[in-house]
Amino acid sequence: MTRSIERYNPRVEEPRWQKAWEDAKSFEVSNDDPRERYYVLEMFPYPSGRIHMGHVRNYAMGDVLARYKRAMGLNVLHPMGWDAFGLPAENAAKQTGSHPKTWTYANIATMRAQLKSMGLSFDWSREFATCDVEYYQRQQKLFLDFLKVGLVTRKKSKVNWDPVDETVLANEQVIDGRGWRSGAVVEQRELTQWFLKISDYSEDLLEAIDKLDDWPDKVRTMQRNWIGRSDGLRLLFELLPSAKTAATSIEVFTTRPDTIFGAGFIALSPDHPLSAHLGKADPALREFIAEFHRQGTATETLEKAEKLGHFTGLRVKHPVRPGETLPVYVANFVLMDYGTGAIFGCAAHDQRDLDFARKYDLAVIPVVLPPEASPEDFEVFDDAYVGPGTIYHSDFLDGLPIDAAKKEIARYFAALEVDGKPQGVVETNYRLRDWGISRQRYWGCPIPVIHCPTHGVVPVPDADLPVKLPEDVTFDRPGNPLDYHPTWKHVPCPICGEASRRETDTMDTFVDSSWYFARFTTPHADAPTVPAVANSWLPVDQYIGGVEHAILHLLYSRFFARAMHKTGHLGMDEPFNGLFTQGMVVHETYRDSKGDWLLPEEVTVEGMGESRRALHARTGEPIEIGAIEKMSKSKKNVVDPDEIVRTYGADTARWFMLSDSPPERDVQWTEAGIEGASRFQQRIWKLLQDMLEISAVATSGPADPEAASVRKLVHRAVHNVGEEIEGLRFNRAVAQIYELTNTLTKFAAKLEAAPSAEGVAALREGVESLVQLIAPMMPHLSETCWAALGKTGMVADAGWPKADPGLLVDSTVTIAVQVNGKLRGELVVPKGMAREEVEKQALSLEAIARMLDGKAPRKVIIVLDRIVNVVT
RNA sequence: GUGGGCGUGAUGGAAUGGUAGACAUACGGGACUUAAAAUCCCGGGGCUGUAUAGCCGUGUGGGUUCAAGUCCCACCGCCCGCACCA
Repeated sequence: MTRSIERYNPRVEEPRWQKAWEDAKSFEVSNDDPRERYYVLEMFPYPSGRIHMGHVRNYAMGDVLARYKRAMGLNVLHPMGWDAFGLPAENAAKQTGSHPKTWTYANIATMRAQLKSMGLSFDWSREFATCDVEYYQRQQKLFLDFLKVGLVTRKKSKVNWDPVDETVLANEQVIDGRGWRSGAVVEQRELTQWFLKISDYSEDLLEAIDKLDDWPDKVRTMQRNWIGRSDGLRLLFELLPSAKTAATSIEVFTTRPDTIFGAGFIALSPDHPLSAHLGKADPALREFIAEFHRQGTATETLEKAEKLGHFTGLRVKHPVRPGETLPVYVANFVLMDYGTGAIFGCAAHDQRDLDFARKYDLAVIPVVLPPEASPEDFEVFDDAYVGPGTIYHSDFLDGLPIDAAKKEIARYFAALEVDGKPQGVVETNYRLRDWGISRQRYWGCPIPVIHCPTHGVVPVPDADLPVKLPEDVTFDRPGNPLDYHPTWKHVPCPICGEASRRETDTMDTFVDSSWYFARFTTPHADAPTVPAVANSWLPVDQYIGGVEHAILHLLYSRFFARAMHKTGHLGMDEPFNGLFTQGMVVHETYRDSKGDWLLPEEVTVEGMGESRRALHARTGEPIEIGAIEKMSKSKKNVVDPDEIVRTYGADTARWFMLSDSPPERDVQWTEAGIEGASRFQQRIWKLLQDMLEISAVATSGPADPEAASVRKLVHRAVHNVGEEIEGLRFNRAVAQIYELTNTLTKFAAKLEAAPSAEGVAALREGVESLVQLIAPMMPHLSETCWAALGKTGMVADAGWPKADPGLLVDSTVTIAVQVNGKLRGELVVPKGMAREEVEKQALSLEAIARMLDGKAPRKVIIVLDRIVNVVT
């Protein structure tokens, strides 16, 4: 083309279409729409201040799916909101003096504008923030309903205390002994806390994982491990009488009761009540326990902390070796909060027990004989044997495989009694603990109860909801502003009117995000949900977000669905039918000679491969190119989406985020990548202009044999892109579209030289399909092209193009011809050609005949329409 | 330690057990231009100086198969989760 074509200008087009969609309420959905429903949800963001590239990727994926499903004729719910309570707002208040509410809503306004500039097809009429009174008031209602049915408890417990954030953390929020947000080393404190009884559902949450077919295996495995079921035996060991204690037995939990004949010692946790009791009269033991506590929280540094113990002087009767006794130790490797806080040690078949036994010179008695090993030769040295085998050295268990021995010994101990109780009880233990939700913070949902001196804990009556956060608070001292507010907590008891104290704890913000997906179905209802409506949308068909929520958020949400089911707010147990965890956006890091991090725009990168190097954009100073890491402010390897949208447009950013990398894997942000996406946008625009020009000229002409093959390609692309989007393989959908565009571009060039009416018709059809295929990824460009094609209405309201099944099948196929598995030639034959004919043609290929050299093949393998393999 | 994932051109990555490297990026060559940018065309795993010819090639070593990137076994490396859970 010699004429100049005006470039597509996203800066003008994008805001224009965003306004058009908004005016037409294109993405608002009705709960009364009778069509089939589809619920796409991306994990809602915390309003930290600005959108980052991770958000762009996440929402671009969800938007592709939402727009595609809408085009397929479904009634699609695609909402957006804000996970708006949380500590950063309070930290900002401390640092800048702005009120958390002001800060949060200002951030929301900024980020909403950013999201809107991305052209995402959200139903903004359903937007809410979890810090809206209208939302947390319903959350308080849920809490009260949970309380009524016994899903809420209040108990004194040892809690993880974050000394920097001055609040309690759930076990899930402690990572390597440090607070998940502050990174501070977590301390243990005793506090009375509110708990949600997630452990009521341990087994159910575990079992139901099997049915979550549309979840990544990785996440399912992580949840299974987190719930951590183990089956074993609770076992009583009878203590020999001692002046040291009145206790007559010690209770242990074991998953290996089959190794009981190999028992060599008993070990108590330093936190075990008996340990504390014995410590009173034993200064050395007291010191041992104190030392343990000093190390306690710091153990994360000691990868392989040494097994240490202290002999208590107590002994128990060996339960199956009459006349023998076992020593009782307090040992640093025994956890109080799992099982009973006491174990029996079987050194030969547990590495920890073996390490301990070697250190204190305790008995090592092998009782499991590995297959193939002989009783005379088998010995345990430095490695405990934990594999399969046959029980030996074990009297009546001898000769049994492990599982049978477990059953046998359980039966044996069930029939015996110690302290008037069965000596052994089969028991299942879970690692999953109840969810502590109390937070000593201001910016969260107040727990709606009142503490009356007479009536104790009194729930706030439904009629008195919401319990609103006071706005006149200060952040000039540590601790909970609600607690030192002058008036807020002083209220009369709802029952007797006596002066009482309002609960000043607020809820963990993970509570807020555990049911927002349900609230989106009726965001303005008086009750938390309208069950009939919620049930018509839920479970969410496709949930998309980061894998970092694989345990916490997703497990809590699954629990909440069950709890809401039980309290009549929902009709199902599982909130998310399909889950997709997308990869992160990563970028190179740069640092100067002083070790300071630099922003990508402060750096110029030149050369490639070995010679690739970075220079400071201003000073020319050499810059070290560091690791490719998740974009983070601290390492400055960030790219601001606003900047990208301003420079390249939202469509370009979306397209790039969907290209190249499979969505579940990390994608590396590169300048070249975004440039390439931008060029492609212009290529489509130019192709459209070329097509319009050619079709204006070529209204007649000869028949065009190429037209048919172009049409085939177009219909195949329509079919394939749909399939790839359904499967969330956006990178492959993108590749298909590139391929189609390349074909159409070449065809257009050919037509320009040799116009034909038939060819032009095929080209027009191809371009029109292309415009629709790019709509989910580049919706603004698509609308502009659609209008340029003279179509009425918007692509947003148009259906998905339909592939003609007749054009998806080829009449001829290319068959690969191999000799001994190596490609030697090709054969183009009619589809479905008979084997004999295929064989004949294959063998007569020149290259094949030469390889055979006149000899007959030993065998010829033929896969219909696919491949021929000649075996010599 | 334990559970899971992944190793393919310069790079991101394609490939129902059936023609390895689709598509993109970077690069090289050419066209257009006074020039550059932009755009368009061509090339491209390695080796055999030429390639319409051949050999090698998907982390390493074995195996199954007419046929292996794909399945099986062992090993090496990287990433992620959990971690003294009895």
